[in-house]
Amino acid sequence: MAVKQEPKLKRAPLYEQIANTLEEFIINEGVEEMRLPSEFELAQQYQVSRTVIREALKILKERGLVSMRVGDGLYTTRPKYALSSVMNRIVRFDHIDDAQIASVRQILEEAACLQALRHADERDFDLLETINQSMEAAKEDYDRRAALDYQFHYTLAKIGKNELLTDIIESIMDILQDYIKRRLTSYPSGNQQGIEEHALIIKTLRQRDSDKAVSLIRNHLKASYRQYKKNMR
Amino acid sequence: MAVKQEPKLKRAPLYEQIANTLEEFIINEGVEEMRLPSEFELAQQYQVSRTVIREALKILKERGLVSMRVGDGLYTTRPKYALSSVMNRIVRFDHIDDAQIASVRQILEEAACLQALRHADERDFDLLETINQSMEAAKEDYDRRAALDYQFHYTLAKIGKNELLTDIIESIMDILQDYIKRRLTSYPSGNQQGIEEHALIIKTLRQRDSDKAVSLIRNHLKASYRQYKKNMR
DNA sequence: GGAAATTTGTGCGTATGTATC
DNA sequence: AGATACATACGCACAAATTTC
Repeated sequence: MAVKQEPKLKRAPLYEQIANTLEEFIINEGVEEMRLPSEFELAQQYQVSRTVIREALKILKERGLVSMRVGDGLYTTRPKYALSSVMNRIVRFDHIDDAQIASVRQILEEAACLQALRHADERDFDLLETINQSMEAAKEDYDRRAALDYQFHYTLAKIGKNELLTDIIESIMDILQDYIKRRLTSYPSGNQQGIEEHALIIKTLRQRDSDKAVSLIRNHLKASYRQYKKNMR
Repeated sequence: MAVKQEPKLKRAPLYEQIANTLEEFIINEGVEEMRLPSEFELAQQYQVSRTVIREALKILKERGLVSMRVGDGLYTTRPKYALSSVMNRIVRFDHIDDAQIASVRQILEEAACLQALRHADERDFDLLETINQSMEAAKEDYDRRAALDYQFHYTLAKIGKNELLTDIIESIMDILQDYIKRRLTSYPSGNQQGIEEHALIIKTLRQRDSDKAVSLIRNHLKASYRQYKKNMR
C-alpha cells in the first residue's frame, strides 16, 4: 500500500527553519541595531503564524542576533555579547573553578600582550596611560576603578588586532568577574599596587621588551587574582 | 505633575523569568539527559500558559540546556556544545578571517601542551600513540582521518586538566573546521607529514622537553593550516 | 498631554507526530 | 500490528506596553 514512501526526511520544525533563515539574513546584513519587520509582518511574509515567528525570535534572541522591545519592535544585535553568558553556563554546569578560569585568562592575555607589541604605536600606549591615570584618580570609587581596570586589559587586548582573541578575553574577564562577585565578602581595599603594575607594563611595552612585558602581565594577573581570592568566602 | 515616580522597575517578561528559573533548576541538578515534566505540567506548575513555557523552552534549548523530541518529551543537555555555534556566529557576523582563528588555536594549543606536560603520565602518551596509529591506518578515509586528527588534539588538550581551556580549544577547532569546509575546493591529499609530526610531538612529550614540544605544536599547526589554505578557493 | 495606532506579551484551542501497551 | 494516550507543533484572540501624532 501507499508507495508514497516519504524519504523519512523529518524536516526541522517551522520555528527552527524560520530561525535559521532569519539568522542567515541578519548575518549577511551584518549590521547591528537594524530594525526588523514586526512579528505580524514576518508572519505574513513567511506564511506562518505569529507563534512560529515568536518562537524563532526567542531562539535568535538567545543567539545574540535580535532583541525585542515591547511597543517598539525588533532590532538586530551583535552576537559577540552572547559569548560570556554561554561560558558562564558551562562553568556553572560543569563546576569549573575559578583557578581554571584565571589560568585561561593568563594564557590569553599573555598572548594578547605579545600580539599587541607587534601592532602597537605610541598612541596606543598613550591610551593605556590615560586609562591607568583615570584609575589612579578613581581610587575611592570601587566600581569605577574596577571598570577602568577592565578597560585597561580590554584595550591592551584590542591593540593586538585579533578580534576573536579580544572577544574571548573579554568574555573570560566577564565570567571571572561574575564568579568573583558571587563570592566576594568585601571589596578589596584600594589597590595601588595594581596601578603601579599597569604603569610598569606600559613602560616595558614602550621599550618593546616582549619577554619582560609578558612576565609582568603574568605576575600582575596572579597578584590581582590572589588579591580577590583573599576576599572570597 | 504626577509625583508617582514609579521606580521604573520593568519586570522581565514571563517567558524570560521562567527560562531563568528553569535554568537555575537544571544547572543545580547538573545532570544531562534528565527527563523534565511536559510542557503542560510545567504550565500548571508555574501557573502560566503553555505558550510562555514553550518560549522559555526555546530559549533554554538555545542555551544548550534542554532538547525536545516530539511525542516524547523534554530532556536536559550539557551547555558545552553551544560554545562553538556562538563563536561561529561571531566569526561570521564580524567577518573574522581564518588567519585569526588559526592564530587563536595556536595560542591555546601551545598553552594546553604546556599544561599537559604538567599532568601527563605514560598512559596518556600511550593513548595519543594509539590515536595516531589509527590515523595512520585510516590514511585512505579522509573523514575518519580528520576525525582522528581532531581527537588527537582534543585528547592532548584534555590531558592538561583544564576543562574550560579544553572546551574553548574544541570550539575553536570546530569553527576553524567549519570555515575550512565552507571554502574547501578539494580534499587535501593524504597527509603523511602530519602523522609523523604527531609522532614526534609524542616522543618529545615523553622526554618532557616542554620548549621543544611547544615549538613542534606551533609548527605542526602552521603547516596543517597552510595545507588547508592551499585547497581553499 | 491624551488618544489612536502599533508592537510585543500572554492564554487557550487544535493538529500532528511518537511511544507504548 | 493497531489503538490509545501523551507529547510537541502550530494557529488565533485578546491584553499590556510603547510610540507617535
